[in-house]
Amino acid sequence: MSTSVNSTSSTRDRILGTAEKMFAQRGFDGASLRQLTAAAGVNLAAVNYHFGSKDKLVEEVFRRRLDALNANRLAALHKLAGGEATLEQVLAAYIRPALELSHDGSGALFMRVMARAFAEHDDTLRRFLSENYGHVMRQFTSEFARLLPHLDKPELYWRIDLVTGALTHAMSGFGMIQRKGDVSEQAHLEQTEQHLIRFAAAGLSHP
Amino acid sequence: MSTSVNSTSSTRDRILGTAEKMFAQRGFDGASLRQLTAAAGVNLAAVNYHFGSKDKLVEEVFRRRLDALNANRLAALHKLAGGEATLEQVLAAYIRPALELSHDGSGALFMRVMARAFAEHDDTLRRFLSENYGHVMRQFTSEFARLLPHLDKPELYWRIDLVTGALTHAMSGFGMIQRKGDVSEQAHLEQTEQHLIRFAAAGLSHP
DNA sequence: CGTATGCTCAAACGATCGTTTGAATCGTAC
DNA sequence: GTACGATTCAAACGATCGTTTGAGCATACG
Repeated sequence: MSTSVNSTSSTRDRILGTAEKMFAQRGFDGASLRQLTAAAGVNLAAVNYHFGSKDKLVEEVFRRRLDALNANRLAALHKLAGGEATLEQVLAAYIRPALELSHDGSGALFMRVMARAFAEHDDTLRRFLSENYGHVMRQFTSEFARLLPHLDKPELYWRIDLVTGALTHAMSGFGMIQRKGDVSEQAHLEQTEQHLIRFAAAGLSHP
Repeated sequence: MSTSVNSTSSTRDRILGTAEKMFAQRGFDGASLRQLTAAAGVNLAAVNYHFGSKDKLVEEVFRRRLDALNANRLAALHKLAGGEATLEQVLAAYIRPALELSHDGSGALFMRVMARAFAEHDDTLRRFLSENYGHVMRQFTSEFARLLPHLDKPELYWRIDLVTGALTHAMSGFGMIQRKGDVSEQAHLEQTEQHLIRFAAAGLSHP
């Protein structure tokens, strides 16, 4: 069922999976280690044994997903013809990996966790994200600057910030992204991708 | 100074003002009633005496700001020439009151509180917002539908959702909206308004 | 067989939480 | 001045939090 966790996986992995789910549902403070370990079917002390503290567990939840997500984004960006990629292609390189992640159930929960982290404005977490994944955002930003030469720096940052807000909001949302019964997973994924890319392109490049 | 609260105001008002500030900084769970009442200079029991519970206090923090904000939005919408307003005008009616609110210090903190509430996906709070202020969003949505007849319903909702995310993100953000030293308050307000309106208009109406 | 190592467990630690209580204090009308 | 409702106060309540402890169990290696 949906609330249980595969009992064949390791204690460490069961904690990580359950933590992602409960952080998405109740927030970092709202999800207690007692609820979390009970739902995961492990002992309370196992969190501090395997991760050191609750804060380190939060970091590890992020690291596990973001390592893969940002690697996929960079790979997609570098696969584009250098210096000749279109705005839509660069946006696809940024958006597609996140959509694929939010496509399966557990990944979608992670996008909620990300949205929470954005809203919390927690300095420790922001520094962690900036230090570990800031270079990805920097590469995409320089691509946007190349593709939108009519925008000065403040204007470009403004628009990127607004687009980031829209995407975060959308991918953490309830049902907007959910697929109707009569389209295939693959078709729905591509429809959603086109929605987001066209919206982002319009917001970034309007005169 | 910035952390104190006007000691001439009533106990009830000092609690409300301090609650808004601390909810924005540390979240609803993160801000304890002991920290809150200490910062407000009132007794711990005063919260339960004046508001009944912490949850009721949260509701009151929202109600105080949203009553005024949504009344201003509706007033601005109804002031427009019925059936002939442009997309930019309708967007201004929606965005301008929020910008004016986030313009003074305490109102800006409230926008952070709103962004937190969005991210938390708390059902109780969502129902409260929908029941008390849903009619405002419905009126704006029908105006958008009139102005964007080439969009079917799902497409329109998609775009409104994305715009909402962008605006919430932007108005709760750190410094993007902060004014530079060499422009007047009024000029900065209008510049920011134009940024947001043009972005939203482009995202809503692109082909 | 003995023992070292990695892991799990129940139990407890001190701290902090939202809420309640009952007495003390204030302001006002009689 | 006195009585009374409204408000403030210090103190305590039970619950829950993250973390730590030390014993117990398993598996692998000599």
